[in-house]
Amino acid sequence: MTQEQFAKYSFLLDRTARKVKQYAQQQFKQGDFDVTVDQWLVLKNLSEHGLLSQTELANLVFKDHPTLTRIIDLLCKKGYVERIPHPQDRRSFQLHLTDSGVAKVTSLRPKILEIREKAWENLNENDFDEFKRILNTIYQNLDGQVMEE
Amino acid sequence: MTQEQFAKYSFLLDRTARKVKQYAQQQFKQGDFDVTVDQWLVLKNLSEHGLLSQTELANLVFKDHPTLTRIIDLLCKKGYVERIPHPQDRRSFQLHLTDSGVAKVTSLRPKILEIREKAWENLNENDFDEFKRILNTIYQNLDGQVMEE
DNA sequence: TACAAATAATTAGTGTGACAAATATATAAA
DNA sequence: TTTATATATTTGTCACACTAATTATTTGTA
Repeated sequence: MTQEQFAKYSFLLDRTARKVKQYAQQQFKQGDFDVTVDQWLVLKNLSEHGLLSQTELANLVFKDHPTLTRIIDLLCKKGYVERIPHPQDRRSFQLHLTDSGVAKVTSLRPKILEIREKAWENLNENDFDEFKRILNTIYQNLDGQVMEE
Repeated sequence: MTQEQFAKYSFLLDRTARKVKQYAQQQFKQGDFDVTVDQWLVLKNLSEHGLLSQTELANLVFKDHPTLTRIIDLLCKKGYVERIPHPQDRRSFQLHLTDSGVAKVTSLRPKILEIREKAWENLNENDFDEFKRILNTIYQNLDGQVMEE
């Protein structure tokens, strides 16, 4: 196989990742979910991990700080999240899901799991494991850090 | 496997695609390539397919028209591409690589192939084929269209 | 204590992505 | 021929990614 054909992975990866996000976003819009795909990722992690600082959350969702700041801004504006001053460290906030945010996560979770399934038609569990392994290997190769599962 | 674990593919896919682009972009910057990763994709396709309209190019690189318009704007500003009025159709342009654009592609191509290889350490040709198959299947599942290749 | 270095979060600037709407031109149908 | 429809490209708006720089605060060290 030539270097040339080999290098196509970056194109296919980018194209598929965009398609996955675009498909989900369309479904989100059609169902009037009132959040974007990335906002959902943040809400989901907040609901699973309780009070987090923005730095802790950034490490969970693998987004950089400026991006996260803006996503949090939008979620606060929508009333799903609150920034609570950290009691010991005045530089920091603790992020808190409001009641409205908790209700949003509860109502969206099953719908989103269903949307995510569509991508795996014609693929099996073994494909999923292989896919995960290859994605994680690529990530590690370019990151130079050890990854948790 | 639970639906929950299964749905993680979207996170891993997005994270890896961003890492791949980020890694390449850093190398581009370090080497003073004077183009972004997406601008390179456009230059590369122009060099391989000669005169194209923006619509033809958009279909090749799987970007939408507004995005492509802006990338072309930047490449024109940098002097690598020209918009030539289409002789028969006054709505349309033929995109043309300038001498400077051709030189850019020639000098960058081998460097970029080398950068792209880094991702595939610890992976073999069979992994590549599996990866391609799964990515394309996911794409098709969400796109509803038939794909070439 | 005082001062330097590290950390948490934000702001600013540029590029890209998706979607909707607008503009100009071409083609097909009445 | 007139009108309707389709096509090529652009513009506008919002969201996200990355970089660099900034502000406020905390921690480490002399």
